[in-house]
Amino acid sequence: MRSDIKHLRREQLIEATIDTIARYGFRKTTLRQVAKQAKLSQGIVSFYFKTKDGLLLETLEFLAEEYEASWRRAVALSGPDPVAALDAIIETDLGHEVCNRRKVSVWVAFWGESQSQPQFRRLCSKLSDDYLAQTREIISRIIDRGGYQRHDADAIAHGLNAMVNGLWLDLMIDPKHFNREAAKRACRNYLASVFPAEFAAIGPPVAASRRAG
Amino acid sequence: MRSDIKHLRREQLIEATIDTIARYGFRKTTLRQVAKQAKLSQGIVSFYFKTKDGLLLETLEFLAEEYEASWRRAVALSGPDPVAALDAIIETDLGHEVCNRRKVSVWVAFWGESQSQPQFRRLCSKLSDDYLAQTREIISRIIDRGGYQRHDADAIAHGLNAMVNGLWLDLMIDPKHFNREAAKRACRNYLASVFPAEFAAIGPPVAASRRAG
DNA sequence: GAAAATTGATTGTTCATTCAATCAATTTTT
DNA sequence: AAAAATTGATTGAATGAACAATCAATTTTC
Repeated sequence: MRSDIKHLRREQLIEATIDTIARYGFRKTTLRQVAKQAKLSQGIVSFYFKTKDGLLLETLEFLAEEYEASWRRAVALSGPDPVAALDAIIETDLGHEVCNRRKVSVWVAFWGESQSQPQFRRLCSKLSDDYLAQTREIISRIIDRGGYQRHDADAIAHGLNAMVNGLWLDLMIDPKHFNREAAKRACRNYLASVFPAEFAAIGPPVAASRRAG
Repeated sequence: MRSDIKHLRREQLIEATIDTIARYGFRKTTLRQVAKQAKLSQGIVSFYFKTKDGLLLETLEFLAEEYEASWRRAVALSGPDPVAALDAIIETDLGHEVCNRRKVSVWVAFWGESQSQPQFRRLCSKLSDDYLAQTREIISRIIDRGGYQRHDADAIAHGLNAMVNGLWLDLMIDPKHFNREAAKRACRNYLASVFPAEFAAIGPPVAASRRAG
């Protein structure tokens, strides 16, 4: 069907862009290389995306939507318990679907360029805001329920976000030593410092987080 | 003095490179732009650094040495107490000298390219290893002294490193909402979860970490 | 005035983008 | 349903701009 092919090609080229950035980096991501990765001719990238910047922006949008959908799904499936919801977010953020070298290396590349490209920056910023709003809401419910009235939901959400992003970077910089389960424990450990009653029992303490290799 | 000028020009061009990457991003960092930033002619960059890749690598080396020197100095000045040493590292990592948009945006740009550039990767990896070795050593002393025999110094060091890097990213993605003191508290809070006796008293608990604005 | 430092025009290369030509798929005509 | 006409997808060569790198000419330093 010809009507489907437009959408098909666009996704094919976006996937090829992700592969190219992940493998060769932003500096060596040319339209020629993207087309080669997609096994199509060089002219077709401009045909579907008009400009290179258009392709890059749509690639970032694709990644952002995919990421947002994945943790929103996790929260929805985790049920009404806010502790379970927060745990589901950690499980997703550090799961193999989201937290893998291919995806993370593209995220870091876009972060690096977001300082100078306002469109990138706005998208990253919005995604971060949405994530913080969601985790803040969940954390607020834990605060209300557990009687932690003096806690600052926003600060805790920020801390969790920083930890997750930092662990993603670990995967980039030192992939050999990265351990997914240890990373999840690090997040839960952080939350245990804030909500000892709610999170202490979920995982083993940091004392037991020696990397399994 | 003629012998000094070589060193002077190289540093001038490296600083111009940092400024250019920070302001325009990696993609738009050309030798012409770097020369313009340094208020020198375009030919001089190749004269002093032979190739563009050479300039970029030396820029990364410069940043790495500067960063390493700054936290080694902080540790040296903090005295024999391991808790004070760890606190000094946090203070340095999130201080205005290290944790500012100009420097951090360049770090993120290099991280993004390190996936594809083995030379970048090796340097970032080595820096991370050195940092971890140092913090692990300090943390081990806290473990020995505090009787936390079941704690894993390596895992704790990894967690602290992730938190710091994640907070740096926060500064990049959402500079308006970034608060230096709240960031430091987030780190101390993490350490308080691991060493309650040693770190609980240093700063206010997360409950009091509402951003000052 | 010799040596060193610096310039900026020039080189060949690579890039994003354009576009005329081709091809395959679909629709219309008979 | 076969043939003709039309549409839309795809190609790859062509274009001009931008690039890293080179180097002969010029200026500065001692």
